[in-house]
Amino acid sequence: MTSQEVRAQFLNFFKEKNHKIVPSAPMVMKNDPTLMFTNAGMNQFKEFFLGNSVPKSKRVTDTQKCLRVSGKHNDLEEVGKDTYHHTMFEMLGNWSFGDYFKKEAIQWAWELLTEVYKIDKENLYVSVFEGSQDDKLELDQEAYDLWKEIVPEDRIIMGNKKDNFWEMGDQGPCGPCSEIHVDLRSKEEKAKVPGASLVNQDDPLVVEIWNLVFIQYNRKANGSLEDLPEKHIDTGMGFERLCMVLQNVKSNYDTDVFTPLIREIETITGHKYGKTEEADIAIRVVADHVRAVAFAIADGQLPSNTGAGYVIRRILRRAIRYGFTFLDTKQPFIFRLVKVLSERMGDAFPELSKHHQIIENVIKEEENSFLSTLEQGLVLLDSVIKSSKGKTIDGEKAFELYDTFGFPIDLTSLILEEKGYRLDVEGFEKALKAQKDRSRAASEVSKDDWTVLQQDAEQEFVGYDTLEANVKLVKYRKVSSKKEGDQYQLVFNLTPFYAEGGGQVGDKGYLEAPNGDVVYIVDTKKENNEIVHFAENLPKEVSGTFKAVVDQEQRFHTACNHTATHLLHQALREILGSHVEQKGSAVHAKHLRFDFSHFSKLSVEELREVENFVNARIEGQLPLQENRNIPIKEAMEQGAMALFGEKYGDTVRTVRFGHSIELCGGTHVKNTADIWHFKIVSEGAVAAGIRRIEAITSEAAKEFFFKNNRMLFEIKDLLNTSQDPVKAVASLQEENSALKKQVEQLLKDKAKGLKNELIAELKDINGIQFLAKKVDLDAGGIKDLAFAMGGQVDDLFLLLASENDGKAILSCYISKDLASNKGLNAGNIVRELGKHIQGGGGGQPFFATAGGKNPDGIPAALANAEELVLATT
RNA sequence: GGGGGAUUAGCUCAGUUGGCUAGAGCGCUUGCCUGGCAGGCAAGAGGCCACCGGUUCGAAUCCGGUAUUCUCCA
Repeated sequence: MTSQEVRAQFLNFFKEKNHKIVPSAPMVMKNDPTLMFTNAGMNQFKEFFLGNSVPKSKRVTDTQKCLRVSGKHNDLEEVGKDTYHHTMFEMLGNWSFGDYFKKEAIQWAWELLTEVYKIDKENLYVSVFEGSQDDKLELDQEAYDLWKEIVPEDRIIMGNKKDNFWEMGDQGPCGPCSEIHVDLRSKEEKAKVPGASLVNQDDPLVVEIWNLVFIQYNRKANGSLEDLPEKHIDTGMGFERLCMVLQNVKSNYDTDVFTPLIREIETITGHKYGKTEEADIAIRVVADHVRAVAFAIADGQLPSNTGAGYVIRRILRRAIRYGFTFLDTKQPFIFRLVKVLSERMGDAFPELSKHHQIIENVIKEEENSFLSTLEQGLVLLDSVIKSSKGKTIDGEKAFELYDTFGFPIDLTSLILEEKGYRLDVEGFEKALKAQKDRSRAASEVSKDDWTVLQQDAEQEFVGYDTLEANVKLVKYRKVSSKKEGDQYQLVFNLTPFYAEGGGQVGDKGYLEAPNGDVVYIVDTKKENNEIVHFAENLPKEVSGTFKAVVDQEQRFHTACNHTATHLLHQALREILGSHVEQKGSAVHAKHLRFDFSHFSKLSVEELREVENFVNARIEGQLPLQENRNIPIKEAMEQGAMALFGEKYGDTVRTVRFGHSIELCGGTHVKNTADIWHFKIVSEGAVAAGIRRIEAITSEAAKEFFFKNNRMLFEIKDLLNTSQDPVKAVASLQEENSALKKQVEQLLKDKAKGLKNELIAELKDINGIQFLAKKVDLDAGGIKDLAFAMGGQVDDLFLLLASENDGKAILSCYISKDLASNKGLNAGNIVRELGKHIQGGGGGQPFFATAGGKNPDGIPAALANAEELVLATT
């Protein structure tokens, strides 16, 4: 059975049980600040479990792309070492939102596995939650009894809280679960050791394939549990593992999900899979990671140095590192796997084949840059080794290499080992922990429980039509972080505040209580489909009706920028071509940023054309035409642009200005004329094949033009010309450099004259060519002069003084031979003579300078110099 | 969001405790030599040492800030 068939049969099975098939949500989370990536099938349904929204269908089934790089069983550094862990994987699931519960979940799971997939019942084990004293929970008798009807009791295993109690996080919905495990070992081994004893023991051939979660509790902030009003089913079956079972192989990597990738890696690197342990691990790492990274990029997440982008970068770099070390790839090669990947999975996940060119470019670029980081690191490591005293390399040094220069610690340790050195691992771990603690402390957030004032199933957003509304507080909680201090999160029954989303910033504003008290709303964000308002403090009286008022100015400027973003998107597609796709946007009140796919730098003419295109539509006074509730299919037929990596519902909102139609939830101007003007302020690259435009509109554009204009007038004023200031500046620059050369020449001539003059004045004191004199030069000129004379006269002793801005300078030059023969030291001499001018100084034995604030002391210093020379001879 | 680095000639980079008249290699220009494969020799041009401020007699070097960039952590 091919993997495609496995996937299709799963979905079909549940479709026949009245489940609605829904598409996979994007792997990269956009609207949940608590999570960077989709890490389980249930993520996209979280709002239903929390009761924030009501699902359209109570039974749903899907396959979900997931990414896990941390957690108890998913340490990134472990992936590849065994044959069954992955960063990215697909999770097949069926769901009940307050509909069927344990009975159906258990029966259907069994039916699918044994009758559709025809897995031998003899190989299956199931587990049941044994209860937990901590939580005062008993054995999950209900599940046990249900299983007992299907499987012999010796195949039902008791599981502890760690394995059989599932939680979403520290807080929130949770419940006991039943896992289904399959024993893939040979007959002989089964006879030796019973399978039941190997369940959950990390045996690669006795593995969990399906987890049925019975969500029935809510965990509160203080750790206690309460019953949920509605009970839910959440199941997840690892797709890759299921394929392994059904394709009768011993490793996920031997299924047709991975073999095409592995064959391609073999072809490119010349290393055969299955020859050596080291190369095998490396091949698995590369095969797994390229999948994760490619899907993430397809979902719009580029590698970067912060947040989710950094996780992607780390995954990709780990693959590069393994290739570099164990597959001898010193050139980019991972990008070459994208083709195979998109051929294999493009049908199930069309975003992959659609974006394969960009994915290739980005990966290649990232490979190149990391390979040069590695090269640089090798040089640095070499110098660390050379400068180390013993045979142990300091952990802090290694950490510096890692932290500052990005050189991987495992490479450091490997190279050291080869060269017979030892790495101080403890020192490294200590430094790493210190850095982690620092980061964690800086971003620590603690959340109280919600205080619920009234029940309200779904809150309404009224902000498209009004900026003011009378609202009631539904619930609130305190949130503390180091950076923001104490803040309060408020949820209303309805709100005019737009929550951050679709690239647009959240609204600011205030809340007015009946007694006139005002609470400022500093930001608005969406969490699990709930609009959360952030306030610095809590209203004194939380019940009653508040007047919620959005900051009109910020909203207006943001709307101008958002509408301009749509027009810009349209302009780029018209002018550059339809390969242009939005890769990200940030709409603020003061400016907008738009990232899009394009292969080359925009020329000045293209930028001008884009600006003109947008401004023509602003001048065209196009009215906003919105449709708040239109079936997505219909919207697409009208040509609305949807963004990849966004999750859309069945019905969507479309925003139209002229020929620009986009699926968008943001706030817009009523008419493009409101924008006044659109001005691009910068254009540049953010990644291979991705460009970024930053632009301004309305007030910001006015301000921009005003400032520039004023500056131009000031420049004209200064230049005393009303004509072409560019020409004037150019000719000034030309003149300036000519004058500079002239001055330089004159100074040289003057110095030459002065030099000859001074040479004539030299006095022979016991073979020393001596001169102490005040000259009219600055410190640099004196230096030049002294060295010029030194080049011409041997046994020279010069003390030159000058006066500048009321300050005195003394410089002493002594020919090198003279200085060493007679033990003279210019530094000491100027320090001594500096006393006359109330100053100090120093330098080298043959040339030194001192400065002081008393020019009147110069004659005394000059006289003193002669005495000094007489004394030393 | 929190750290750590980097920024010096067209490019790749040296530059020690503040003082070496700011350097090397490659590239460039010019001349000479040369049956060569990165030709050889010689001469030369090319620097606001990222920017702004401070400390100091003196700052590429020390301190603070800004910008750009790399990197690690969350």
